[in-house]
Amino acid sequence: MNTRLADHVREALEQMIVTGDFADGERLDEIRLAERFNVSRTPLREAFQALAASGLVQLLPRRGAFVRHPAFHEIIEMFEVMAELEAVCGRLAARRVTPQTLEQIKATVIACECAAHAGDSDGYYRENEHFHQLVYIASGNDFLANEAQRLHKRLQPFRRMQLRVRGRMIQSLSEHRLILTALETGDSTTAEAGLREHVAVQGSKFNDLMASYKRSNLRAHSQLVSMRE
Amino acid sequence: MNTRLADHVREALEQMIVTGDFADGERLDEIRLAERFNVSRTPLREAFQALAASGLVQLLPRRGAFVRHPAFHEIIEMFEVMAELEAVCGRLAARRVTPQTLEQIKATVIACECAAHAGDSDGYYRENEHFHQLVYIASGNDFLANEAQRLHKRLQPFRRMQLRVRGRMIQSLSEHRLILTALETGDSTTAEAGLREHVAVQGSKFNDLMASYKRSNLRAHSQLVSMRE
DNA sequence: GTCAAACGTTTTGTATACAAAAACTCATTG
DNA sequence: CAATGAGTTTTTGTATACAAAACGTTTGAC
Repeated sequence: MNTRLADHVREALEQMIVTGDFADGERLDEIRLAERFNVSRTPLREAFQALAASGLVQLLPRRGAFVRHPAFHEIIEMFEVMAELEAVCGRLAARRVTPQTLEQIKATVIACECAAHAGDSDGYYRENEHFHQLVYIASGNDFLANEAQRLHKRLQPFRRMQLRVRGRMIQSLSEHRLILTALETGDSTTAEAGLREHVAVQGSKFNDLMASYKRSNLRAHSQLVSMRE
Repeated sequence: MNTRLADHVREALEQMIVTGDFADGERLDEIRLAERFNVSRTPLREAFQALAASGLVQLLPRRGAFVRHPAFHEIIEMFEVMAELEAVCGRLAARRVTPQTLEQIKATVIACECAAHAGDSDGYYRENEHFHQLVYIASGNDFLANEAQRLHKRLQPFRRMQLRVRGRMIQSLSEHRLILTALETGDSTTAEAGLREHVAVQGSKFNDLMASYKRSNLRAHSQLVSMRE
């Protein structure tokens, strides 16, 4: 827990942006937001900078902060990069994973199975997050693990929806098992391909979902938001 | 050219950090730096945040900003990720590169050849940068291109030194030609492997250089700095 | 009616003021 | 002599003040 106002504001704004409280391109009014959060402009501007660094807002000099919802094709591009990053993690992990980490990964797969059986979607989601994070760490490259985690987090709102697609949880689970086996046997090729596909299919599912909502030419996120209920 | 003081300060500090004006772990004194740059603490703190976002300083709450020189093994890890990112760029570029971009890439290879013949190390460096940037763009994935460019920039100070190794320029050049041919013929496998090796060898060269300077157990960057003259 | 220039308003970027947390000093105690 | 703690200093985080840039609006020229 952090005592800095700037961090609280950043988190709150991040949440608001991701959940679609602002339209794409909308300007974030320092003064109004400041009085809304009961803080001065200083921590707000700090939050703006942090959000700009992670790509959620665009900071134009002497103009202000504008929320930047990724366009549909940008999300697809991010999924493509995510697939490649995870593929690399898998390839390296097959060679470098430690017995302890392998045990932990196996535990998350089992936990995923339990959650799937119980129909516990939230539980599955949580264990799935854990599974991927462990694969990043298993790569033995901390820098890579950090980068992967960063992009993973950025794609979170777009990944979340595709898990709700019919049958996706079962399919995802069998992919996890395939990857686990590859890691256990040190089969780097299969681990690489398995993870690339596992993530790429998420991008495809997202693509499919979007395609079925393409009545308007709104940007992807607005569509996502309108889907929430 | 930007009129914001914060940006000038960030650039100046960035330069100072990578050229080794600060020791690893050294605290950046807001007040002293402020009067040194003739600005108030506000733009300085903005600069700190930006530098923290790109990993050059660590920001500890209620403690201050501390410069963070990557340890040797972290640099090796970054080179490993860079190699994989460029490999992906190459694989995608072999399939997606446009005729215009291909022409531009060919032009940089020729310019590199000229510079190498003339013994123009700076010219070679410049055209080499251009070559890689074009490959990123040729991937057809702007997000990937941005990420690659970001890491490329971060590795710049460590890449620069290995180009001075005897014979490296000629070797680098022939690698460029191999990659160019692969892109021209749409050979994604060769383009991928070529770029991975091309970057990995940079990491190895860096590794070699460091190994020969391992008398002390100083962190890598301090060693790099002491090598400058 | 359209364009442009002058004026007033809003908003950003920077400086400064201030409160609270951390660091430091140094005397005191076990 | 080490450890502890009160009191002081330093430093960070936040609020506020202010100058200058961007924006909007009205007025005037064509």
